[in-house]
Amino acid sequence: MGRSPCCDKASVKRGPWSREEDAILRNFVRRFANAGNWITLPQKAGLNRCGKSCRLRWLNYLRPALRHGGFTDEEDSLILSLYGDIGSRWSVIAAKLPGRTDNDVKNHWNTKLKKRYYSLTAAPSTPPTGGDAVASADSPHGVDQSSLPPPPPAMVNLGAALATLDDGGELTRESEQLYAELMGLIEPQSTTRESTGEVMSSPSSFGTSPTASSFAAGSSATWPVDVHDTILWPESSGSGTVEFDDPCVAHTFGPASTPDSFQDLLASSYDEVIATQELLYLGMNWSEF
DNA sequence: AATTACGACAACCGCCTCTCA
DNA sequence: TTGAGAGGCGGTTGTCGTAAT
Repeated sequence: MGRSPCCDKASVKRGPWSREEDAILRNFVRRFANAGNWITLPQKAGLNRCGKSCRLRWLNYLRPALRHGGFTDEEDSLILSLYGDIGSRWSVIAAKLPGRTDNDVKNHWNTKLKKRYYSLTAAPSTPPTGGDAVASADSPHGVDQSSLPPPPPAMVNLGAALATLDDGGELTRESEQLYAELMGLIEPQSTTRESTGEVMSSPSSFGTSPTASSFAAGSSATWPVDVHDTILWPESSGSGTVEFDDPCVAHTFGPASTPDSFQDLLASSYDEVIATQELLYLGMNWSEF
């Protein structure tokens, strides 16, 4: 009994992704967005990978406008606060942090914040157990508490330790402010792609948050790609960014978009891909914005 | 210089939920 | 209504780089 596996684990490649695989996956998703599914993607793209692995790679690493590492104090506080509120619902927490993935948040928690969290909650000033009254009165942040499991006991005292939020709407305001500040850092750098004259779309085209939550409501048969996709590429001067507004992202699979046509496309443009997108992407100093 | 310990993060695993026929 | 397929999610493991010994 049991469900059938999504792929033949014995025949697909596992482990770290190569730059070539990244380039193939990125270009395939960007060019053939809004149709297809992850399970069939590897076959269509010519990748010897599990569909789930492709999805994870895209969502956690290749997706535009992601930020890796360099968590700010504000982000740390937000994560600690949210963990106190809702526990290890990393996707929900990540949705409050623009550009962060649940995996990133989870890793950051496991490596750094967990110790900090428990050192705070285990501090001598922390009252012993029995903060029930405080906990029961604490449902401030726009989260449907009735649908959530009881918060971890440690959260009862975390609010005082962090002093970042303690009344209704504060968390939302804080996260929105954080996002606005982040976008403010990015927006002044926006420019026009010189070679084509394409006008950059504003980062605000992402909506409220370019995180996994943005895609959650989409059709299950679509790639999780924003139509006005934006990538922040470093320019040779080191200042500003270049937007990659790919008109192909809205293309769908069809007679004219067979795997063969993609392979042809790939073969003809692979050198360019490596020379431009891939190297620039790898060279991006993500901590700058 | 070699070895060990540790931190950071990428990737995998398996279960759950959702969608659709 | 139900079952299969696909996506989503959280926990865990693996790998690599670096600091400490």
